[in-house]
Amino acid sequence: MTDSLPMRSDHCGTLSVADIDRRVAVCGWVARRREHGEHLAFIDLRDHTGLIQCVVDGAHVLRSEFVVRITGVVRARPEGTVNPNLGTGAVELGECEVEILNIAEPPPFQLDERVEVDEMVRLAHRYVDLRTDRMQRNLRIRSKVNASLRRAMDDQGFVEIETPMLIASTPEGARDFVVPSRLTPGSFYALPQSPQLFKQLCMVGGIDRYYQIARCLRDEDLRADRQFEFMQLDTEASFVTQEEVLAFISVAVAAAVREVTGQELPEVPRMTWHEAQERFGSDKPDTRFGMELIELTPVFANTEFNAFKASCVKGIRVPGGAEFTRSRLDDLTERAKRWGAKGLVWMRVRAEGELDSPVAKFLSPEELAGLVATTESVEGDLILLVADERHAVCHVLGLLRLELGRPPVTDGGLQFLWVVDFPLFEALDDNNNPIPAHHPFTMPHAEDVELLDSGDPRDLLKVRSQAYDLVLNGWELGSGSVRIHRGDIQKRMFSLLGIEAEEAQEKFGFLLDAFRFGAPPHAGFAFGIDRLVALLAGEENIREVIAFPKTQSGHDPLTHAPSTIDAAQLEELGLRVLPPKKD
RNA sequence: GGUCCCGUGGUGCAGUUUGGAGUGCACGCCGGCCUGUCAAGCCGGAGGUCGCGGGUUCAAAUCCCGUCGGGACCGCCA
Repeated sequence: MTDSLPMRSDHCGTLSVADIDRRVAVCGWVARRREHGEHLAFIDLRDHTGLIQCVVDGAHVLRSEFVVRITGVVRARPEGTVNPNLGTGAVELGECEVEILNIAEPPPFQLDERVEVDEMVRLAHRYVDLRTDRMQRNLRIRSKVNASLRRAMDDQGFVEIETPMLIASTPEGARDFVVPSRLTPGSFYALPQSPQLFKQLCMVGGIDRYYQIARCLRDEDLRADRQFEFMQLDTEASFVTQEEVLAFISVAVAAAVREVTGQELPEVPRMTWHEAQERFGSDKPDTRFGMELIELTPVFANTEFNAFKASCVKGIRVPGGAEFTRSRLDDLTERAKRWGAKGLVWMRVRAEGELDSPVAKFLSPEELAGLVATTESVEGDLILLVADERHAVCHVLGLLRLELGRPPVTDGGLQFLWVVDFPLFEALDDNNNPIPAHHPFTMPHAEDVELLDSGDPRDLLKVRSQAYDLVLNGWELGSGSVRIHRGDIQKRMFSLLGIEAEEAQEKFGFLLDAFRFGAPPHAGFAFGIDRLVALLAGEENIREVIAFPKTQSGHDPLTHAPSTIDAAQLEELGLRVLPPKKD
């Protein structure tokens, strides 16, 4: 550095005609070089802002991904050489002096976006992968989302509080990650699945409005939308109702959407859990497309067809699906069976409402006509029908609907949805004890409280809770509830769940104790930031918006975690490792 | 725990159905030529345990069995 400029005076992607005649210093990586003999070469220099073409006198010593500092004068490109595909395409850097700050081996894969490189290769060299436009863009979107969420919560009077990462394990919910205690051998901390209990303690502590961008950990199988560790905007507020929670979360989400897209989020529509199940066969409906579940039970109420003598018959209409080949239909039938259906009935709609189906001959003319009328089918459609218990029918058709109709992640815009009035219990176990749909601190709906004492276990399944989910394009972004803040209701709940007082005290004693010392009414919500960012970035997979994610089997190809630890570490922790299982 | 898909020079693919010499394409890499390119161009070159192991066969990238790795989904994720 022999010139008077700083190491870097400008960023590559920001130079424009406004900078013409300025002498600048830019730093970055060699993205591409184009040599034209001994005395002319073009270097595309890249930093996080973009590319700038540098005209240099011979580039034979420069290679891809070398780290260089180039000083030069910004000038307009000669006529006819402007590149409209490049942000800085109207200018270039001339009279260049090149300083090699570091050499680099050829990258293990190509950094341009023309080919989709195998994700293992990318993850094994994530530090190179992060240089791509895609990862730069995604991580910067993520940073903006975090900042806008913080601002939105601060502006609404929320206090950011950090809760511990090393906590007591509770047996409920997901599988815990555990950490052995050195000072208390044989004892373990758990890493938090969420700050749930601590944020409720904050409410007892008079914090009034709490939030945290919190890391949560769950040792469950990974998916496109699930990693072991993930980030949530976690919130809780005192002296509020469900309405106020939906409102302040909507403000935060709208702030993130505005920050990334520049668009104002319209008011988020609502749907009851029951309606979501009936119309979409899911508690997280993807409302970007139709193909809704159609109620057909009345059409087949008096049917002679054995397969339709069920408590529920529903169908979906697949526009244009009459073209499906027999093998495609067989494949769908197989899938439906794997998802729990007894079978799948398909009908191709021909001209004038005639139905082409192996089972058409078992149905009466009235039933066939009713089917066409109710589904509003037209020639060329395919009707898929499932008959079974209501829950199974909705579940299978909901999955079929997604399989056949779900648009690509970048299509259909951002369709947010509040799903409200979740049931308090999702089913009864073998002892007729209800299984909670949410956690056991969820407040039942005020109008349904009397059902808790009816004595009929089936009535329990009708009890709605003050629990609500936020859904975006068919992904569950997050969920929340109004909590039980009174000891007497909480005891009643534990008793319904078949949890003895002693057991409750052992598992949640500190929370129950706290509730004896003046717990305010409170409610909260938490939603997954990885999922929100992925959908805002147009990514199918949250790994694309996480700097250093893990593979589906929980491995990190970069650091090779998880790894063994040496005998001395085990000894110190009082641990012994069993030999691997040989099935 | 289960179902399905994928694995071929550094990268992305084709080749596998119907077995016949590691065959092909594009990018990248190395060398040469080239004074306005921008996915530069032209010429030349190097680079392979066809994931791994076993089987069938005169012969296996190709067929069979097993296994490892990756991915999508069901279960699971209060």
